[in-house]
Amino acid sequence: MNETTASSTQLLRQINSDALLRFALQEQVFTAGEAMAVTGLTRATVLGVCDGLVDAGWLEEVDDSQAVGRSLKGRPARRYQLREAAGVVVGLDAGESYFTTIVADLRGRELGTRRQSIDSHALGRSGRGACARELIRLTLHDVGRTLDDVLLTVVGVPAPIDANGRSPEGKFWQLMNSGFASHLQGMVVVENDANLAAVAERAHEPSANQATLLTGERFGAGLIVDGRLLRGPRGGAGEMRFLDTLTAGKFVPDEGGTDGFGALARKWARSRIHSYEGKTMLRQMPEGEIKAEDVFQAAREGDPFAEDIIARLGARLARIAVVLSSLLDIERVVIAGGISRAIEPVLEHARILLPTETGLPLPELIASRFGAEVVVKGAIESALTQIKAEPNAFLPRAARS
Amino acid sequence: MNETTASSTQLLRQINSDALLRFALQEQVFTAGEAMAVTGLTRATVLGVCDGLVDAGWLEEVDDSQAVGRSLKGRPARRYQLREAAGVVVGLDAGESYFTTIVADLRGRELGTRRQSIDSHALGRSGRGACARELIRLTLHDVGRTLDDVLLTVVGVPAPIDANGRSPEGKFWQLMNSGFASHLQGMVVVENDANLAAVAERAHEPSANQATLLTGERFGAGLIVDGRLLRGPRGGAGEMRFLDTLTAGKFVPDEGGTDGFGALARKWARSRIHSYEGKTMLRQMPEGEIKAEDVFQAAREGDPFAEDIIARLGARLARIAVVLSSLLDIERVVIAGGISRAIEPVLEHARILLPTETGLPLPELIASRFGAEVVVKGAIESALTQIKAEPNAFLPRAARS
DNA sequence: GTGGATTTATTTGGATCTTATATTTAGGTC
DNA sequence: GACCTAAATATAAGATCCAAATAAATCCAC
Repeated sequence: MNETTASSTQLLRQINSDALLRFALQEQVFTAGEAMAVTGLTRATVLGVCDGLVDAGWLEEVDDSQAVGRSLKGRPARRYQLREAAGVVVGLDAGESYFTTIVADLRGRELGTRRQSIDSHALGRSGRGACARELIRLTLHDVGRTLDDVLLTVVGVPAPIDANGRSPEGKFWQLMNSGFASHLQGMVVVENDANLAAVAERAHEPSANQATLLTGERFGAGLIVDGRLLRGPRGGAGEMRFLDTLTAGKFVPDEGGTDGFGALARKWARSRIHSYEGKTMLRQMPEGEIKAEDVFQAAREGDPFAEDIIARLGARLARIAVVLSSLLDIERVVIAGGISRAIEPVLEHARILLPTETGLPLPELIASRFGAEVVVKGAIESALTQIKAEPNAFLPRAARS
Repeated sequence: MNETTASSTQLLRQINSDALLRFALQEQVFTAGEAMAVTGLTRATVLGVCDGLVDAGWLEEVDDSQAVGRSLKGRPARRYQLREAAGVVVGLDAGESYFTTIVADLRGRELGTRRQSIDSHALGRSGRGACARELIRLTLHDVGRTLDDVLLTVVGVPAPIDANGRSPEGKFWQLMNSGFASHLQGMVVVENDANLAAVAERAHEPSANQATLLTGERFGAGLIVDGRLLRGPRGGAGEMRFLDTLTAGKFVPDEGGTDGFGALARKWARSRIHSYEGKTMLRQMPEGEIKAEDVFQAAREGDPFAEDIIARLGARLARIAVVLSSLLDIERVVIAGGISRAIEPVLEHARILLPTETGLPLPELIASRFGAEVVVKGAIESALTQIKAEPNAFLPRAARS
């Protein structure tokens, strides 16, 4: 397959080829002249490298019949573009209760997507793996591709992931990180879901220092500092179990530490509605059926009980923001996940609570625009980033016919 | 001086030259054969590159009259070593009340060191700059070098430093970050002192994730995550002002946030000795003269009042350790600076307080072995790291005669 | 000492890749 | 069709590395 170590003589070609391919991954179509400007190489060299990339199946020359808007003097330039059939990337959000896939081309355009509810605990590890394989196969089929077309699959799971794709011990984590590499074809990268959300946010709004909180049912944070994603030797960067520990003023095994805002809103509502003395519309429904959405909805309608819960979430968020801002110089805190659509009132509360008198720069608190698709979009983005980082480590599908 | 962008043809030579130079910076003496094994290049190539490095003034061939312990068969290998006169690096700890310098050779051997008390507030910015220049000149003179021999000077200051070496607004920070680049000769890099301490600790005990707390008078932390130093766009990574904010349960402008353990021990002792009801030997001295060392000393002798302060420091440290461990997957927390010699009792208290029942991995709490010299040692280490990262960006002093 | 044996240095030729400089080519314009 | 222009191609030259052959330096056995 790929030569492990190219001879030193060919290293230069490799470097130039990578650079050109990186450029190609960004542009729609490009001419040798444009590539020359970017890479600093000679025309002859660029064309030579392009030849190689066409041979390898990465690029194709585009017939310039529709040379629209080109400068009309001189010999027309040959134009290249990424070969459509070179391959696709697959993103999979392998959550606890649903899977979401996206198949995208190498320029990041979404070709197809699917979503499916699953029961992880019934399926077990191998069941999750098989289910993932089937859902990906279906999505590929939707868009007329096969598993062989996939250059890289990135899977997001709700578990800490270390640099080798492994998770710490723990039944839930081992279930979530279901050994996808053995079930899926080709190159597979497993990543923490909140980290992928952070990658999606970074792509959408580049900022060197931002935290993305994935905080629906469970709580996870993806930290990007100095433009890089933090991981930690056990994949534990971004855990926030310290929160209750600290605020309690003493070290208690926390309860809410792993709960996301959605879960907290529900739990707080159910457990406090008895002792609450005022009026609240939430009393109209059976206690066991109150959901997070009901709380947010009630708050929007001015229900004081619900508003109190919103305020508590805001206070919690403000504490997190203060810690992140102070300790890591975080500039933006993004709330992501399905809950982001309803989170604005919480953000407003939190913004009020941020301490202004300390002279410190305040972090921006915003809601993600990706909704429930953050993780899978981040998976696509992550796949593309990895391919761009080392294009020649991936073999394009179906070299020249 | 240094060509900005080498022609692409010469890039390969540059890469190989860098790799070889990196190797040379680690070894005492080396033969072409050893370099071949490391770089994977041919003998002819290695010798060619070595020729170039000798010409450039980086290497010198060592006469093998004392070929001790070499394999005794065959033609003796030519042996090279880093040229002693190629240059030195300078580290400067530019603290608030004293300066410390070290001059080291390119292999990190300490050649000379000086230390001087200063009054920063009397000197002002330019006074600090001039003082630094003079102290460095003297230290170089001690070891028979001149300012021209310096390849790189790294300066540690007690202020946040962004990627461009600048500090945020603030009288104290601007005073500390005194514009050293304009006062010193050659290439100068300014860095936060705690960050340099962290670099020193990483060099001493490599660990991908560790925090180094510089906590004598002021408080600062250097965070190393995934092997890299965290900085932040404003250089604010590692600030810990959130501590009191959080523990107070509400957002109050903190008081102790910027105080180190030394300062806290002193302040707490002075402010609480009145209300303390038991016996304590610290009452024997005037309240305004109690120093941190006195508190630590009294605690060692079993004084309950002092022990209580130690315990409070331990609780504080434990909280910090829990946050760092949880949020950044930090494995080791190192207490560095002059105070590290006396800090062990605090560490013992803190270790007891770390929550064991959560199933989380506990961070190791240890005292630095570098004492008051961490920062300046880290400066040297940082300088060498930078030179190793891009050797050819530095011109060796005095090419071949 | 002299002649292997051994290891390294040096030389030589060839291959790859890049650059620089013509020369040709493909379009448009007049 | 002559002319213009910018790009493609062709050619020569330079840089670098590798592989193989040759030369050198040292030890050791005799």
